Amino acid sequence: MTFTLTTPLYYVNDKPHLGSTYTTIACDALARFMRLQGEDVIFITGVDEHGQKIQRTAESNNVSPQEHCDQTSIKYLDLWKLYQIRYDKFIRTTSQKHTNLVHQIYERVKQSDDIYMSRQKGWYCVGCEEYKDGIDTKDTKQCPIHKRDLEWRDEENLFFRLSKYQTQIEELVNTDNFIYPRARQNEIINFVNKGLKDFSISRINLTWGIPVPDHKDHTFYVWFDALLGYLSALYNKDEEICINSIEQFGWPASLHVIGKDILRFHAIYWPAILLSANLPLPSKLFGHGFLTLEGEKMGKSTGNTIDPIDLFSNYGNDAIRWYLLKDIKFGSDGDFQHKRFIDIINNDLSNTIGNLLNRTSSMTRKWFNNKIPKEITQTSNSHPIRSKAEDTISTYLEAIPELNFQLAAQSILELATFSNIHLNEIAPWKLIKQPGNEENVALELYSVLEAIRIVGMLLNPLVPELSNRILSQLGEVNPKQWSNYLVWGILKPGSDLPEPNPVIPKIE
RNA sequence: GUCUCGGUAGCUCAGCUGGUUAGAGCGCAGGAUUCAUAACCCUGAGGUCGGGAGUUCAAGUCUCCCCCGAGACACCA
Repeated sequence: MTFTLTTPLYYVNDKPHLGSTYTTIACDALARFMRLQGEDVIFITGVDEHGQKIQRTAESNNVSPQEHCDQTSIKYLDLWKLYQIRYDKFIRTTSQKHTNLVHQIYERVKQSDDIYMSRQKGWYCVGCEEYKDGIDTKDTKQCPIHKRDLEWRDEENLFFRLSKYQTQIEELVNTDNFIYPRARQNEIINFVNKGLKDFSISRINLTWGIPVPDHKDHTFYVWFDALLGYLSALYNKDEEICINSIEQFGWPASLHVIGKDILRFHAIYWPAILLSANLPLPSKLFGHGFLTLEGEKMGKSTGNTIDPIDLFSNYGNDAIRWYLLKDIKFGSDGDFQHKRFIDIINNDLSNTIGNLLNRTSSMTRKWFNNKIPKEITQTSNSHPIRSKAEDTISTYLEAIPELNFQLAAQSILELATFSNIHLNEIAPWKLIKQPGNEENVALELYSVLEAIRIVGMLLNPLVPELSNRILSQLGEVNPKQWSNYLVWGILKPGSDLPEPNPVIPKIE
């Protein structure tokens, strides 16, 4: 059983922004977690490269659409490298295997008798690139957004028989545990209850797209192209493309993580297409929120943007990942604030966690000959830090599969704070001055070091580099899997404890 | 216009089926301490829980009305 999860396929109209980075980091954290839990993970990301907007952007940059896509896709790949995103599959919708797959799905859907030719008529806004509803009754035929005159269009399109799947989709969207967060499920249910209408899956006059095999002047429209990338991503080579084998390659997806704006297409169109093609459905959708910057909507027009590359060069991977995952509830909208960012990193990572490691390691080295002290087993079994650590682990293990990164992060932090408080309370630096306390101090320091080891391990999916640095300062390495390591008492008494260095520097 | 979700300390938010003096983190002020990354720890100030009316012995928590914000209402990658 594989755990297949996807990010959206990002539209390469422009270079990647913080929003896509956020989504991808969250998926990466989940994927890393699942791998550590021993799951067979397929983490899919990629880019959506077709459509008029891209064609037009390419034209205005005086390059071919393909060149534009090549250039922009590389920016995504480079960015994911920077942020150490460990995806397993990266799909480009301009790839040959994707075209092959789209053609095969089209055949299947046609065989289900779900494709027909009809005419799309209506008032069309060139700015929005869409037909506007409810215009007929108005006197002025203008786009409410662009305030421009609408064009009457009457064009031939292929349609997909969505209406046929009304009952099945109704059932699906009412299923518990399919749409997350729950608040968004209602919106989808209401939408479906109003009755599903067939939708068009092809365009004419749009050359930058996948050609429809039996209609030379048609190309596939976005929802019969981009969504199918989740399938084509699974194959390694063009020759492998054969829908019958898709389940061997990891379909169905366990989870699609998407922005809240495209939830409907994933909750309705996508399952319907899969049903029509006789393929299993994904088990879960998660529509996350959007980021604002200093309280304002991000946008090129307002100049209120933040470049993930700049952010990276200023603060590094760990800081950004921690801030996004810990301070913003996944699923809700969030606000990126510089001051808060700096406060959070310094407090959580440098002071609470980093300093805990530093102070404990220093004490231990000083009084125990640069080695992990020995633990006195009978008393350590009931040590308060041990039970706190075990609580932390179980909270964490429940939180991450729910994509509650915030709770997971907080629970780690609580363990670190608990350990800090404990140190202050027992004050080993006083105890050690009185003779006869050595064994007691050894036990206390061992317990705190164990807590730090567990903190370091739990940090791994969220902030992998920091996690590695913490463990290596304990003389440990991150295991490939957690099963035998997420338990108390792994540190070996008598083994060397390296000299501590600040594991994460303070900002400013 | 209809519907959904929010409006709780300076900031970001927790507060389950109504029940003792409304919580956390950050920020701010003071204190204590020296093992440590001027870190850690303790204490404190600060809220008429958007506004109004109602139900109830009792409402941040239920009902109604109003104000503000975000979103959905089909082809918005």
